[in-house]
Amino acid sequence: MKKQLRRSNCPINFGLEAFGDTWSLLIIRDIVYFGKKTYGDFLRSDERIATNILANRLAQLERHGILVKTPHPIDRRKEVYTLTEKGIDLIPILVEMANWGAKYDPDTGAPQEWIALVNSDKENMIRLIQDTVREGGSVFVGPNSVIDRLAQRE
Amino acid sequence: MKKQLRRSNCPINFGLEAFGDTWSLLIIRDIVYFGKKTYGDFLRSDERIATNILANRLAQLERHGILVKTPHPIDRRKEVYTLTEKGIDLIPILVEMANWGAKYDPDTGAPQEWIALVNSDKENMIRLIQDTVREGGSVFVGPNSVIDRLAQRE
DNA sequence: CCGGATCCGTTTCGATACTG
DNA sequence: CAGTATCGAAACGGATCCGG
Repeated sequence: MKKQLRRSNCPINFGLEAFGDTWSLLIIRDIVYFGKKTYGDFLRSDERIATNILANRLAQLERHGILVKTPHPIDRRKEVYTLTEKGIDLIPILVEMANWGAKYDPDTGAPQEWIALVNSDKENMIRLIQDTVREGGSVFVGPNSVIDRLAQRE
Repeated sequence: MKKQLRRSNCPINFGLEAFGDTWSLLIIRDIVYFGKKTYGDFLRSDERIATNILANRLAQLERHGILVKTPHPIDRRKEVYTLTEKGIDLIPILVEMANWGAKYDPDTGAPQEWIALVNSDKENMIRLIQDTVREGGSVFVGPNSVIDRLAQRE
Protein backbone atom coordinates (compact mmCIF):
# COMPACT_ATOMS: atom_id res chain seq x y z
CA MET A 1 0.00 0.00 0.00
CA LYS A 2 2.05 2.93 -1.15
CA LYS A 3 1.57 6.20 0.57
CA GLN A 4 -0.33 8.64 -1.51
CA LEU A 5 1.40 11.63 -2.93
CA ARG A 6 0.31 14.79 -1.29
CA ARG A 7 2.91 17.24 -2.35
CA SER A 8 4.92 17.04 -5.48
CA ASN A 9 8.65 17.41 -5.77
CA CYS A 10 8.47 20.55 -7.79
CA PRO A 11 11.35 22.93 -8.33
CA ILE A 12 11.40 25.71 -5.77
CA ASN A 13 9.16 24.00 -3.31
CA PHE A 14 10.98 25.77 -0.52
CA GLY A 15 11.74 22.50 1.24
CA LEU A 16 8.13 22.53 2.29
CA GLU A 17 7.93 18.92 3.29
CA ALA A 18 10.37 19.65 6.06
CA PHE A 19 8.73 22.56 7.79
CA GLY A 20 5.77 23.69 5.69
CA ASP A 21 3.26 22.85 8.34
CA THR A 22 1.59 25.05 10.87
CA TRP A 23 2.51 23.08 13.96
CA SER A 24 6.14 22.60 13.02
CA LEU A 25 6.51 26.30 12.50
CA LEU A 26 4.93 27.07 15.85
CA ILE A 27 7.30 24.68 17.59
CA ILE A 28 10.24 26.42 15.98
CA ARG A 29 8.81 29.78 16.93
CA ASP A 30 8.48 28.61 20.52
CA ILE A 31 12.13 27.66 20.57
CA VAL A 32 13.44 30.79 18.88
CA TYR A 33 11.26 33.43 20.50
CA PHE A 34 10.33 31.92 23.83
CA GLY A 35 13.15 29.54 24.63
CA LYS A 36 10.98 26.48 24.99
CA LYS A 37 12.87 23.23 25.01
CA THR A 38 10.93 20.26 26.31
CA TYR A 39 7.85 18.33 25.31
CA GLY A 40 6.04 19.79 28.28
CA ASP A 41 7.07 23.35 27.35
CA PHE A 42 5.57 22.97 23.91
CA LEU A 43 2.43 21.32 25.26
CA ARG A 44 1.85 24.20 27.65
CA SER A 45 2.08 26.84 24.95
CA ASP A 46 -0.94 28.87 23.97
CA GLU A 47 -1.90 27.01 20.87
CA ARG A 48 -2.77 23.86 22.83
CA ILE A 49 -1.38 21.29 20.50
CA ALA A 50 -2.60 17.74 21.11
CA THR A 51 -0.10 15.33 22.59
CA ASN A 52 -0.09 12.97 19.65
CA ILE A 53 0.30 15.77 17.15
CA LEU A 54 3.17 17.24 19.12
CA ALA A 55 4.96 13.91 19.37
CA ASN A 56 4.44 13.39 15.67
CA ARG A 57 5.81 16.80 14.71
CA LEU A 58 8.80 16.55 16.99
CA ALA A 59 9.72 13.20 15.49
CA GLN A 60 9.22 14.58 12.00
CA LEU A 61 11.38 17.61 12.64
CA GLU A 62 14.04 15.35 14.11
CA ARG A 63 13.90 13.09 11.08
CA HIS A 64 14.39 16.10 8.84
CA GLY A 65 17.44 17.17 10.80
CA ILE A 66 15.90 20.40 12.05
CA LEU A 67 15.77 19.40 15.71
CA VAL A 68 17.86 17.12 17.88
CA LYS A 69 16.70 15.46 21.05
CA THR A 70 19.11 15.08 23.96
CA PRO A 71 18.59 13.96 27.55
CA HIS A 72 18.09 16.77 30.01
CA PRO A 73 21.40 17.33 31.84
CA ILE A 74 19.82 17.51 35.30
CA ASP A 75 16.28 16.23 35.22
CA ARG A 76 16.70 12.73 33.88
CA ARG A 77 12.98 12.42 33.11
CA LYS A 78 13.07 15.12 30.46
CA GLU A 79 14.33 15.40 26.96
CA VAL A 80 15.63 18.64 25.52
CA TYR A 81 14.91 19.64 21.95
CA THR A 82 17.26 22.06 20.27
CA LEU A 83 17.63 23.44 16.77
CA THR A 84 20.36 22.14 14.51
CA GLU A 85 22.19 24.48 12.14
CA LYS A 86 19.60 23.55 9.54
CA GLY A 87 16.94 24.68 11.97
CA ILE A 88 18.78 27.85 12.89
CA ASP A 89 18.92 28.68 9.21
CA LEU A 90 15.14 28.95 9.27
CA ILE A 91 15.39 32.08 11.37
CA PRO A 92 15.59 34.51 8.42
CA ILE A 93 12.29 33.08 7.23
CA LEU A 94 10.75 33.51 10.67
CA VAL A 95 11.91 37.10 10.75
CA GLU A 96 10.34 37.90 7.40
CA MET A 97 7.15 36.16 8.47
CA ALA A 98 7.07 38.19 11.65
CA ASN A 99 7.46 41.35 9.56
CA TRP A 100 4.57 40.42 7.36
CA GLY A 101 2.39 39.32 10.24
CA ALA A 102 3.05 42.50 12.18
CA LYS A 103 2.12 44.61 9.18
CA TYR A 104 -1.09 42.85 8.20
CA ASP A 105 -2.22 41.20 11.40
CA PRO A 106 -1.03 43.50 14.18
CA ASP A 107 -3.26 41.86 16.80
CA THR A 108 -1.50 38.54 16.68
CA GLY A 109 1.84 39.79 15.46
CA ALA A 110 5.06 40.55 17.22
CA PRO A 111 5.40 43.86 19.10
CA GLN A 112 5.95 46.75 16.72
CA GLU A 113 8.98 47.96 18.64
CA TRP A 114 10.65 44.63 18.13
CA ILE A 115 9.86 44.66 14.43
CA ALA A 116 11.26 48.15 14.06
CA LEU A 117 14.38 47.13 15.94
CA VAL A 118 14.99 44.12 13.73
CA ASN A 119 14.54 46.07 10.54
CA SER A 120 16.80 48.88 11.61
CA ASP A 121 19.75 46.52 11.08
CA LYS A 122 18.33 43.32 9.75
CA GLU A 123 21.46 41.39 8.78
CA ASN A 124 23.14 41.89 12.11
CA MET A 125 19.98 41.30 14.10
CA ILE A 126 19.43 37.99 12.38
CA ARG A 127 22.98 37.00 13.19
CA LEU A 128 22.48 38.03 16.78
CA ILE A 129 19.32 35.95 17.05
CA GLN A 130 21.05 32.98 15.49
CA ASP A 131 24.04 33.23 17.81
CA THR A 132 21.78 33.56 20.81
CA VAL A 133 19.80 30.47 19.85
CA ARG A 134 23.03 28.56 19.25
CA GLU A 135 24.00 29.28 22.83
CA GLY A 136 20.65 28.07 24.13
CA GLY A 137 19.01 31.46 24.47
CA SER A 138 15.92 32.91 22.84
CA VAL A 139 14.65 36.25 21.60
CA PHE A 140 12.34 37.26 24.43
CA VAL A 141 12.65 34.83 27.31
CA GLY A 142 15.38 33.77 29.70
CA PRO A 143 18.75 35.10 30.76
CA ASN A 144 20.88 36.19 27.86
CA SER A 145 17.84 36.69 25.65
CA VAL A 146 18.31 38.87 22.60
CA ILE A 147 16.43 41.73 24.17
CA ASP A 148 18.59 41.52 27.29
CA ARG A 149 21.75 41.57 25.24
CA LEU A 150 20.57 44.59 23.33
CA ALA A 151 19.68 46.39 26.54
CA GLN A 152 23.15 45.76 27.95
CA ARG A 153 24.83 47.28 24.94
CA GLU A 154 23.54 50.73 25.71
CA MET B 1 -22.24 23.25 17.08
CA LYS B 2 -19.35 25.58 17.44
CA LYS B 3 -16.51 25.20 15.05
CA GLN B 4 -13.55 23.54 16.63
CA LEU B 5 -10.43 25.51 17.17
CA ARG B 6 -7.63 24.37 14.96
CA ARG B 7 -5.13 27.13 15.25
CA SER B 8 -4.96 29.53 18.08
CA ASN B 9 -4.67 33.25 17.82
CA CYS B 10 -1.30 33.29 19.43
CA PRO B 11 1.10 36.20 19.36
CA ILE B 12 3.55 35.95 16.53
CA ASN B 13 1.58 33.45 14.55
CA PHE B 14 3.03 34.93 11.38
CA GLY B 15 -0.44 35.47 9.95
CA LEU B 16 -0.42 31.80 9.21
CA GLU B 17 -4.12 31.44 8.70
CA ALA B 18 -3.78 33.60 5.63
CA PHE B 19 -1.05 31.81 3.72
CA GLY B 20 0.42 29.12 5.97
CA ASP B 21 -0.68 26.30 3.74
CA THR B 22 1.30 24.40 1.19
CA TRP B 23 -0.98 24.95 -1.76
CA SER B 24 -1.47 28.63 -1.13
CA LEU B 25 2.24 29.09 -1.05
CA LEU B 26 2.68 27.19 -4.29
CA ILE B 27 0.06 29.33 -5.99
CA ILE B 28 1.91 32.44 -4.92
CA ARG B 29 5.17 30.93 -6.09
CA ASP B 30 3.62 30.22 -9.47
CA ILE B 31 2.60 33.83 -9.80
CA VAL B 32 5.87 35.32 -8.62
CA TYR B 33 8.34 33.00 -10.30
CA PHE B 34 6.48 31.72 -13.32
CA GLY B 35 3.98 34.43 -14.12
CA LYS B 36 0.90 32.22 -13.90
CA LYS B 37 -2.33 34.08 -13.73
CA THR B 38 -5.40 31.98 -14.47
CA TYR B 39 -7.12 28.98 -12.94
CA GLY B 40 -5.95 26.93 -15.86
CA ASP B 41 -2.36 28.09 -15.46
CA PHE B 42 -2.29 26.95 -11.87
CA LEU B 43 -3.96 23.66 -12.69
CA ARG B 44 -1.36 22.89 -15.31
CA SER B 45 1.55 23.40 -12.97
CA ASP B 46 3.75 20.53 -11.95
CA GLU B 47 2.30 19.87 -8.55
CA ARG B 48 -1.06 18.80 -10.00
CA ILE B 49 -3.34 20.45 -7.54
CA ALA B 50 -6.89 19.08 -7.52
CA THR B 51 -9.53 21.32 -9.02
CA ASN B 52 -11.54 21.69 -5.87
CA ILE B 53 -8.50 22.45 -3.76
CA LEU B 54 -7.37 25.06 -6.22
CA ALA B 55 -10.78 26.73 -6.25
CA ASN B 56 -10.85 26.63 -2.48
CA ARG B 57 -7.40 28.14 -2.05
CA LEU B 58 -7.96 30.85 -4.63
CA ALA B 59 -11.14 31.87 -2.85
CA GLN B 60 -9.37 31.79 0.49
CA LEU B 61 -6.47 33.91 -0.73
CA GLU B 62 -8.93 36.36 -2.19
CA ARG B 63 -10.83 36.53 1.08
CA HIS B 64 -7.60 37.29 2.89
CA GLY B 65 -6.81 40.09 0.49
CA ILE B 66 -3.73 38.46 -0.95
CA LEU B 67 -5.13 37.93 -4.43
CA VAL B 68 -7.67 39.76 -6.51
CA LYS B 69 -9.68 38.24 -9.33
CA THR B 70 -10.45 40.35 -12.38
CA PRO B 71 -11.94 39.47 -15.74
CA HIS B 72 -9.40 38.81 -18.45
CA PRO B 73 -9.14 41.95 -20.60
CA ILE B 74 -9.32 40.07 -23.88
CA ASP B 75 -10.47 36.50 -23.35
CA ARG B 76 -13.85 36.95 -21.68
CA ARG B 77 -13.92 33.33 -20.54
CA LYS B 78 -10.98 33.74 -18.22
CA GLU B 79 -10.36 35.30 -14.90
CA VAL B 80 -7.00 36.75 -13.99
CA TYR B 81 -5.60 36.39 -10.49
CA THR B 82 -3.04 38.93 -9.39
CA LEU B 83 -1.27 39.69 -6.15
CA THR B 84 -2.34 42.64 -4.06
CA GLU B 85 0.23 44.71 -2.21
CA LYS B 86 -0.37 42.41 0.75
CA GLY B 87 0.52 39.51 -1.47
CA ILE B 88 3.54 41.25 -2.95
CA ASP B 89 4.77 41.79 0.58
CA LEU B 90 5.09 38.02 0.90
CA ILE B 91 7.97 38.04 -1.55
CA PRO B 92 10.70 38.56 1.05
CA ILE B 93 9.44 35.42 2.76
CA LEU B 94 9.53 33.50 -0.51
CA VAL B 95 13.08 34.64 -1.12
CA GLU B 96 14.25 33.45 2.28
CA MET B 97 12.45 30.17 1.77
CA ALA B 98 14.11 29.74 -1.59
CA ASN B 99 17.47 30.35 0.08
CA TRP B 100 16.82 27.71 2.68
CA GLY B 101 15.44 25.23 0.21
CA ALA B 102 18.37 25.68 -2.14
CA LYS B 103 20.81 25.09 0.70
CA TYR B 104 19.22 22.01 2.20
CA ASP B 105 17.25 20.53 -0.65
CA PRO B 106 19.19 21.41 -3.78
CA ASP B 107 17.31 18.92 -5.93
CA THR B 108 14.00 20.68 -5.65
CA GLY B 109 15.34 24.13 -4.96
CA ALA B 110 15.83 27.13 -7.16
CA PRO B 111 18.91 27.27 -9.42
CA GLN B 112 22.04 28.07 -7.45
CA GLU B 113 23.01 30.88 -9.81
CA TRP B 114 19.73 32.59 -9.13
CA ILE B 115 20.18 32.20 -5.38
CA ALA B 116 23.67 33.65 -5.56
CA LEU B 117 22.41 36.54 -7.65
CA VAL B 118 19.66 37.40 -5.22
CA ASN B 119 21.96 37.29 -2.22
CA SER B 120 24.59 39.42 -3.83
CA ASP B 121 22.28 42.40 -3.37
CA LYS B 122 19.25 41.14 -1.55
CA GLU B 123 17.41 44.34 -0.72
CA ASN B 124 17.52 45.66 -4.23
CA MET B 125 16.76 42.32 -5.80
CA ILE B 126 13.67 41.96 -3.67
CA ARG B 127 12.56 45.41 -4.71
CA LEU B 128 13.17 44.52 -8.34
CA ILE B 129 11.12 41.35 -8.04
CA GLN B 130 8.32 43.22 -6.34
CA ASP B 131 8.27 45.96 -8.97
CA THR B 132 8.29 43.38 -11.73
CA VAL B 133 5.35 41.53 -10.24
CA ARG B 134 3.48 44.79 -9.76
CA GLU B 135 3.80 45.38 -13.48
CA GLY B 136 2.49 41.91 -14.26
CA GLY B 137 5.84 40.26 -14.82
CA SER B 138 7.52 37.37 -13.06
CA VAL B 139 10.99 36.22 -12.08
CA PHE B 140 11.68 33.64 -14.74
CA VAL B 141 8.96 33.65 -17.35
CA GLY B 142 7.60 36.09 -19.87
CA PRO B 143 8.76 39.32 -21.43
CA ASN B 144 10.14 41.76 -18.90
CA SER B 145 10.92 38.99 -16.47
CA VAL B 146 13.42 39.76 -13.74
CA ILE B 147 16.12 37.71 -15.42
CA ASP B 148 15.55 39.54 -18.70
CA ARG B 149 15.76 42.89 -17.00
CA LEU B 150 19.00 41.92 -15.33
CA ALA B 151 20.46 40.71 -18.62
CA GLN B 152 19.61 43.99 -20.31
CA ARG B 153 21.44 45.97 -17.69
CA GLU B 154 24.78 44.61 -18.69
C1' DC C 1 5.09 14.20 37.36
C1' DC C 2 7.21 13.55 32.36
C1' DG C 3 7.19 11.90 27.66
C1' DG C 4 4.89 9.74 24.91
C1' DA C 5 1.47 5.79 22.60
C1' DT C 6 -3.16 4.35 21.48
C1' DC C 7 -7.91 4.64 20.46
C1' DC C 8 -11.90 7.07 18.57
C1' DG C 9 -15.30 10.50 16.81
C1' DT C 10 -14.99 14.57 13.84
C1' DT C 11 -13.13 17.59 10.40
C1' DT C 12 -10.56 18.47 6.48
C1' DC C 13 -8.20 17.06 2.40
C1' DG C 14 -7.75 15.34 -2.15
C1' DA C 15 -8.58 12.44 -6.55
C1' DT C 16 -11.88 11.73 -9.78
C1' DA C 17 -16.07 12.46 -12.19
C1' DC C 18 -19.05 15.65 -13.67
C1' DT C 19 -21.42 20.31 -15.06
C1' DG C 20 -22.56 25.13 -16.88
C1' DC D 1 -12.33 26.84 -19.08
C1' DA D 2 -13.68 27.33 -14.46
C1' DG D 3 -15.23 25.47 -11.37
C1' DT D 4 -18.98 21.76 -8.15
C1' DA D 5 -20.23 17.01 -6.22
C1' DT D 6 -18.96 13.00 -4.28
C1' DC D 7 -16.67 10.02 -1.36
C1' DG D 8 -12.70 7.57 0.56
C1' DA D 9 -8.27 8.78 2.94
C1' DA D 10 -5.79 11.33 6.04
C1' DA D 11 -5.26 14.61 9.75
C1' DC D 12 -6.91 16.47 13.93
C1' DG D 13 -8.52 17.00 18.91
C1' DG D 14 -9.50 14.86 23.11
C1' DA D 15 -9.25 11.43 26.33
C1' DT D 16 -6.96 7.82 28.33
C1' DC D 17 -3.37 4.77 29.39
C1' DC D 18 1.38 3.46 30.32
C1' DG D 19 6.54 2.99 31.31
C1' DG D 20 10.14 5.44 33.75
